[in-house]
Amino acid sequence: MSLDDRKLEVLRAIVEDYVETREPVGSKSLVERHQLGVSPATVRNDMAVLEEEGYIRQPHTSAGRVPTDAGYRLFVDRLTRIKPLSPAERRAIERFMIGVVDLDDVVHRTVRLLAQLTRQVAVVQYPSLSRSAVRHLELVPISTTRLTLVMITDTGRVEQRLVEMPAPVQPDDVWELRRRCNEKLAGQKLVDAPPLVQNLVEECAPERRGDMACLASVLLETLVERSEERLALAGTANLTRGGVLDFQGTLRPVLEALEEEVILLKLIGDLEPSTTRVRIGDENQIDNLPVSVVSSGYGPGATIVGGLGVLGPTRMDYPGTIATVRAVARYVGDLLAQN
Amino acid sequence: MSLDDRKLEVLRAIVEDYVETREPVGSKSLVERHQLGVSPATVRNDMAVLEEEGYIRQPHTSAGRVPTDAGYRLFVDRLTRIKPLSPAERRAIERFMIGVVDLDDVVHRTVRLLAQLTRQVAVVQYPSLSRSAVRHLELVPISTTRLTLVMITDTGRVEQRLVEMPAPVQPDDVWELRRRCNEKLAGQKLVDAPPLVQNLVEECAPERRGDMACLASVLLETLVERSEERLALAGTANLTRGGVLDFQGTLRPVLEALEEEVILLKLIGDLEPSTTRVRIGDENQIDNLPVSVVSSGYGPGATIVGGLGVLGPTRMDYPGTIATVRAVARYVGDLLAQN
DNA sequence: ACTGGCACTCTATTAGCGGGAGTGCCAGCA
DNA sequence: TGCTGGCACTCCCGCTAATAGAGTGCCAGT
Repeated sequence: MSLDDRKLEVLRAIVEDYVETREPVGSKSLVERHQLGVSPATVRNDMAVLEEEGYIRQPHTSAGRVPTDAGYRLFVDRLTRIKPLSPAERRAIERFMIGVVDLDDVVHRTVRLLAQLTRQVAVVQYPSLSRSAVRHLELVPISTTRLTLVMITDTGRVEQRLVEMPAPVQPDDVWELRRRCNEKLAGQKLVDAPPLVQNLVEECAPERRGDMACLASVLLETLVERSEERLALAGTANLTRGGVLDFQGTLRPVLEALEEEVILLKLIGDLEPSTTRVRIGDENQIDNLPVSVVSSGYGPGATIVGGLGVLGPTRMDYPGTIATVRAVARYVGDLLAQN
Repeated sequence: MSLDDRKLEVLRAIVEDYVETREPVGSKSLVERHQLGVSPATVRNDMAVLEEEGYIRQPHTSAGRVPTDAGYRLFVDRLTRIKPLSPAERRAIERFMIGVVDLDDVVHRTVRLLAQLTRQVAVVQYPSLSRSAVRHLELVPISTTRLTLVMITDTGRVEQRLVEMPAPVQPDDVWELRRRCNEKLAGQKLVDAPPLVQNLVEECAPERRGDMACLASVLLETLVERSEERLALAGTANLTRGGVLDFQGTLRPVLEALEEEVILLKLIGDLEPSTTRVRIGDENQIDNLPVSVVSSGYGPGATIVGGLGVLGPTRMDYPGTIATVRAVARYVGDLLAQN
């Protein structure tokens, strides 16, 4: 048996009420709060069907109904009316971003903004190196055998690494290394860079080959290894909203998960082209925590250079959160494009 | 009436037991668990005095005693037996730090290490710019009117800023600016730099004065404004240890405080020369939260370039925490000195 | 100065007992 | 066929009362 329109309407009403009140919702209060045009008894029948189909459940007999993960999923997929941002929220975004000074600042402000608007935990991935391009490489001698390699990308990000040379190098040599690297790599996407670095070593004069190889290995690390690691986090205090109600005994593991960058990246990551994605409960594949993640890619124009998102209880205001995440992602993208 | 030795011993026993059991401690269990050599009744008399003096209190009549902030203070000041690190902890520190790649890495590892060892919330301040020295300045042209200013310090830290020039500049000009800046500032402490930057503008040829003034203003910002801002945080999940027992309803404000860098800096900051400092409860001057902070400065040799510390419930294992914080601070200092 | 004894206080736990919300089912009605 | 009102049933929640237990303060005795 498929679900007719009214049953879907009932599901929507249940989700909305439950999100608002945090309490299992019964048939009577449902018909009172929504114009369903039918009696509680009828709603009860619909509920029985919805329960059978796995969209809602009862915490115990003779309690109201609560949406299941599947219920939220259906709600998000088919029942969400797009909720436009309030003017106040729009203004908040604008105001939050005036006077940004650098990339770090953008990321930090964004994550706070997200946390504040959604009243949830917010995560922002730093613009990923691998999708951006090298703007400039700099080599700074520290001692005769040590250099600092500084890489600046077109997203304004700066990475530095220490390079230990096998033998002392002269300033002129450093100069030459620097020139060659820039010549070869400046303007290149980071994803495309590794083979070029390889070339760099091969094309090098034999007497400099050792130095260059050494530099190249660090360069490769810089390009790839830590490329997607960095994250900013804010709003953990929001986890305690609603007292112990959400996250019964699970606050602990949630906080732990939030400290694991790897896990966070998995949550925010895997971005499809510029859509906002919602993962509900189990879909997140971490420890069956009752959390949902709303995430989106962002970047200048159509390219995606990083992800951002929001994490909260499965019982969250999906329409509002989705709208906010999407708006912020777009805004940050524009900001990066301007820069 | 002053406190004789046995009363102090009783206080120590109370603190130790309470820290361990998290429950108000009574006279009977005290004499059972410690070799005080007197009867419960005697201990009760001592307790009455300690309570009068404000070192302990009763949550309610006919409950055991709990240390007050003053009690912890006395305990820390006079009763703490220095607890050497266990070999296991020592090894943990060593192991945690092998293979560090850069400053970011050091800070992140340190903060995790601290959180793990103390099972508390850990905070590490990035090496402060103002006490370190300029190693190198780099100017990278982005467009004809835009430069990226990159500053590398001797603690390995890199700061970058965008500089908007009033008029287009030629590569040669950039070159010259760069040369002058490095000549003047390389090797200088950041605290000493601002007046030198001033000189730089004054000594400049008139036709370049505008450019240099513009650069100088950004440079000054970089040197001063955000100099002590950055922090790393770890172990927030540890706040939930002991369930709702510590931090009754106060988990929320604690989490909020942890997100305010300003507050954290106040907690960790104000460092005296290389001692480990303990601030208990109210002494922290934030909202009367029942938290204590154990903090220490760190840096290469005797200089302090940053602070680190640990935050936990006032009921914490002070001797252990103090020892750990001190050891980690020293270790990080050595690491920076090597670099 | 310390100790054992004792009465007292207060908390935390348990059990018992409606009240209430909500359900499922059924018979009746359009 | 689909909706409705009625009704008995179930189970949670909150309230009260009773009890056990831990710990204290005080006092008289050594």
